[in-house]
Amino acid sequence: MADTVKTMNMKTITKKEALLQAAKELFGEYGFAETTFKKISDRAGVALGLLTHHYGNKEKLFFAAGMDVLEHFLRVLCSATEGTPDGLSGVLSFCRAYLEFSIDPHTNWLVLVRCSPYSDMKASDDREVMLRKFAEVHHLLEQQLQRGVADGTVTKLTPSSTAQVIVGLMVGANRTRVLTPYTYGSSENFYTETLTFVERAVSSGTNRS
Amino acid sequence: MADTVKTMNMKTITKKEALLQAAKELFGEYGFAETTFKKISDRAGVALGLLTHHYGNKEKLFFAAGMDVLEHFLRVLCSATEGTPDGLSGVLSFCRAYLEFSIDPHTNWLVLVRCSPYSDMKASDDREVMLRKFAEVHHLLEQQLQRGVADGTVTKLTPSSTAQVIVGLMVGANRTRVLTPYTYGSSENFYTETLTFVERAVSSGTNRS
Amino acid sequence: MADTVKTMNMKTITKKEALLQAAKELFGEYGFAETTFKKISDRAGVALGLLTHHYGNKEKLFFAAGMDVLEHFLRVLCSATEGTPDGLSGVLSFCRAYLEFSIDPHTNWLVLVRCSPYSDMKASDDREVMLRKFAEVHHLLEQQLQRGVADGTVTKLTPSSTAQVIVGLMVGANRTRVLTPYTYGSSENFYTETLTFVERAVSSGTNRS
Amino acid sequence: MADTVKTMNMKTITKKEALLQAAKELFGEYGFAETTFKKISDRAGVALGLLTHHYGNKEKLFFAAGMDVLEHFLRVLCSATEGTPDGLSGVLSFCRAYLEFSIDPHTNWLVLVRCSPYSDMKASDDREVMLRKFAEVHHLLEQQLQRGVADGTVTKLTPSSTAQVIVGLMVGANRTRVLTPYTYGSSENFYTETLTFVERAVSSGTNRS
DNA sequence: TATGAATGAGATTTCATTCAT
DNA sequence: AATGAATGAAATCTCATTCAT
Repeated sequence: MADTVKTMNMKTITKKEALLQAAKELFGEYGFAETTFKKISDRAGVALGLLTHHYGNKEKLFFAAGMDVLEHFLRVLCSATEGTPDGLSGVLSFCRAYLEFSIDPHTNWLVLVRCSPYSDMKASDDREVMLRKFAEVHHLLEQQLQRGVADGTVTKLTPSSTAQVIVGLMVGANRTRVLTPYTYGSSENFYTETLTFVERAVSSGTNRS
Repeated sequence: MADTVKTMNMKTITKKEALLQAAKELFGEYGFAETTFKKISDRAGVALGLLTHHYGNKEKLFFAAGMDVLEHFLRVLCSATEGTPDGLSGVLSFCRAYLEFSIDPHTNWLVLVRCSPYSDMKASDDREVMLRKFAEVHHLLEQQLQRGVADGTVTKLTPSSTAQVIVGLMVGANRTRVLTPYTYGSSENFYTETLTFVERAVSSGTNRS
Repeated sequence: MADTVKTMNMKTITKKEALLQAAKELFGEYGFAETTFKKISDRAGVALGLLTHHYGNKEKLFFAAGMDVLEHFLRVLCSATEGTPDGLSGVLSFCRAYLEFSIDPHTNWLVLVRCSPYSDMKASDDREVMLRKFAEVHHLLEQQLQRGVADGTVTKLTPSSTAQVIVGLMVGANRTRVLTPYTYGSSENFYTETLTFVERAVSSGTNRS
Repeated sequence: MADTVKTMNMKTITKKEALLQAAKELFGEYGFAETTFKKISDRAGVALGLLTHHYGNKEKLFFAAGMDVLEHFLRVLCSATEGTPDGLSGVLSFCRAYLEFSIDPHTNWLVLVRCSPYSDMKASDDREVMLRKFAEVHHLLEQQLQRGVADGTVTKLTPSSTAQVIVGLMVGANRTRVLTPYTYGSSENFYTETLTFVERAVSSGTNRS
């Protein structure tokens, strides 16, 4: 049976899980190249060799770390859009959940920024898998836009390409927010502003009055 | 007198310039960590030792490459906004120039994506300098928004934070566009869509009718 | 009671035997250094830990694999020389059996080539044991030569050193045959040629006429 | 200009040459797997990194070491057969030179035994090149056999396949001689015996009387 | 007997940087 | 200014062996 280690919260996890956790933190903090086997195994409190034993090599661990966060992310976005009264609020709820997830330090969002197909991923098979998962994010938003167009809360627009623009906006907002030391005003405000911006851009104006 | 090398277009440039050119290409293609001195000097057709001789070390070369592209970028944005009839068209012209610059392969835009303060840059002094240059981009857009609010072509909004949102949108659109193999429709359409989106979000509606 | 595994021929063998079989194949194919515990246990379909459990360590397994083949080899050579009418045919029968054994893929001859004292074996005790077994091969041939000299079918020669030369020839023929991709003519011919060569070199000429 | 080191004989050679020399010695002594970068650079008195700098990687150095010895070997065989009075003495001179080369400690013959295509070489391109060089050895002997058949000093036989058998005999004799600690009689005698064996097998008997 | 997670020493390889020429 | 040999620290990855279950 596998040995276990304790996290800071006294939760008991296997060494394999401890490695993944450490990897998520470090890849997010330092990026792929600057994160070394030594740093990871040290932080996980685990022998160096376990890394390749459990994950094969550094790239695969990187991928596993990214996928773990991405899957969590998708689950959060799904439950955020479920149960919204109409398309427009579905869209806005999606955006709010996106931005909140990205600033929550416990989600290890940063590793996704580093490891996403937008970035340095090499292994094309894994890249493929990750792109498909990312496409689900896109699709989720597209559904809400379609719904909004149908129920009249969203202005007439092409759902698929608008979804792409909005996801682009989220990505950009994030990079601006997460990676920039300078903030022009608080992040609270910045995200509120971003949501307002999206609402102005897609709302049909029906429920403003 | 410095020796010179010939580029593919038969232009004569100094070896120092050849190194910078090769660096821009390679850092853009492979990122900082994957770009080696050997790759750079090989592509430039120049001795390895010249690299440290002219640029000191790898970080400084990375910075020089990024700054070179950023300065070019700023000049292009400036001339794009100059001479526009009103604030709204200034804003849209800015966005159009931004997106066009980013897809032109000759601009080596990618190195900026990699080297920007949004990304892996370490050396804090250089980071400082580059952030200030990036702030000029932001400021340029903010001016156009202010002008638009004043001349009535732009809806009432906070120019500084809206500028930030729009720049975020540009960044995100770019990442989506430049680094993703999948395109949901052509990039032509995607950029047009992005511009429409911005217009919808900031226009006062005055000249829609 | 030991668990068992099934080979491809549906034969039931113990896990210990499965390990030895896999070891013979892999050491023959890849040599000592390139054959890992993992490869062996994978091919045998058996847990990694059983290897040290049953065989102590890698060197000992290597030795066990070599000895297994060598003992089989000796039995085959013995029965090939038994019952031959005279010394010369004993010698030729020995050579024919040697060459046939070496090209039969089921004998795992290759592991002997790799593991023989002609090659990389370290552990001096085992080396000693194996050398003695190899000396029996030599001795077997020497006996046939002596017999041939006595019965007049073999020309006057020193049996011990001629035996050494002939064994050398077998070794060389094998290496040429087994490990070279290029064949100058078929292997059938090459071995026939080798046998003719031996006959020319040792025959007294009595039965040529 | 390249730095130099001094060998034990006070000869001045470049560090690149010193590496090759150390490699020839160590690969011959320990084989490929047991020879480490550290051992090589230590014996050469040179920094570890120079190995990959000059030779790319371990395999390529292995190949370079083997080729160096093989080329020397071919030159020696050529001059041994040149100027022989007839085919039979050409053949015997070839064999004598072969065996002498193989026991001269200064020729680093052993590395050829380890690195030859008879053995563990991986890289198929290099393998190809080396096989072609080995074929030249074969061809040299074949020419002498042909010449012998023509001038009547060699019995009627197929030169190409007999050449292969004789080369096989040389290879086998070598392995027996070089790698076995036990000698059944002195090596002097063994080689003389081997030559007598060859003579008996190919001579037409013309000059025996 | 059987399993496979765990360990860590050691191997190969990379590469920024130095420096003699 | 120009060259590329030289260095060695550090990174990734391998793997025989141990051991708790």
